Amino acid sequence: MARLPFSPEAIARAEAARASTPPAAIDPRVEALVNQLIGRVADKWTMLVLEALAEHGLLRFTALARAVPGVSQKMLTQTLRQMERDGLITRIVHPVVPPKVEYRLTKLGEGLGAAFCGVWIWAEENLVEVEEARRAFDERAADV
Amino acid sequence: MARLPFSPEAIARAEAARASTPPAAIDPRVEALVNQLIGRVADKWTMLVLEALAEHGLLRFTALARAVPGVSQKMLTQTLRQMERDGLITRIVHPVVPPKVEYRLTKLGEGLGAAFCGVWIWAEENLVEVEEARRAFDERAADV
DNA sequence: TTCTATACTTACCGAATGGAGAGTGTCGAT
DNA sequence: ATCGACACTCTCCATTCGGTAAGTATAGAA
Repeated sequence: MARLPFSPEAIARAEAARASTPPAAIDPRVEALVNQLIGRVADKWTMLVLEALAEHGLLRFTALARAVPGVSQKMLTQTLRQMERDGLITRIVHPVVPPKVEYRLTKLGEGLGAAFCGVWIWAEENLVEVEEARRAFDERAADV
Repeated sequence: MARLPFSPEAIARAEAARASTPPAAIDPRVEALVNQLIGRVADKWTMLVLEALAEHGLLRFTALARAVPGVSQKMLTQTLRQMERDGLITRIVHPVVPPKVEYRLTKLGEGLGAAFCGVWIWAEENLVEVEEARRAFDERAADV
């Protein structure tokens, strides 16, 4: 993102984690689980919700719907449930009428946000290069 | 990953990129493009191919198929085409019979691999925590 | 002559994804 | 009495994803 919603502390934590990673521990079962977890977590809406919450701190349902452009109610609910189940966000229900529900990131969610920061930056920095590569590729394909 | 397939140089480059990121440049169109690019790039097979190539350097089609467990020919071809189009990999065709085609990461692809490294490490480090969160969530749900 | 290896491509089909839109329950305001 | 706000939930439908299986082209081996 141009707008970097993750705190310097969160990034520092992520970097510390990276630095302290043990060099070798090749367990295929762990590998499979990690792949699965990444598949779960690296989806469009999850990443956008993550960003919105990292930026605003505390949001209720409709505010979140506005903050995540293009999301449908269905997808937002679904994404929020999954993220809650995975321990990435906390859901705070105020038993009032009309209903009021607030969402915020947990420590775990903040950590993930920081980890994704690198990818976001990569995308931002290499956007043009990727677009050029695509143009070149399509041109080559058109020649044939 | 337990196995970290990305070179220290690539990681260093990614970290340098992060450090030098300008603090504010909020263009919603860029934002949309970045989101789109991430959606394109953060998919299961792309990430597994990225990892396999980072680890082995140079692989031909059937070797890749073996290195990426569970991938079908169709998905592998599709993924490789997309990655080539996006400039993440180079496809080297040797005009011999039987055909011989080799794939390797470009600089761009290496950069993306390094960027994803953080997410991978996060997943590895927080796997247990996520699983606990899920268990707790499901228990709470069962109570109701 | 038939078989094998390689790197695909194409056709088909079921499963999963995800959007649109309507319905739900309750309370306060009009 | 009806309406709107809120946070969903449910149903229907189109699109996409992804697997299986078969086909293609070519040369050397059996």
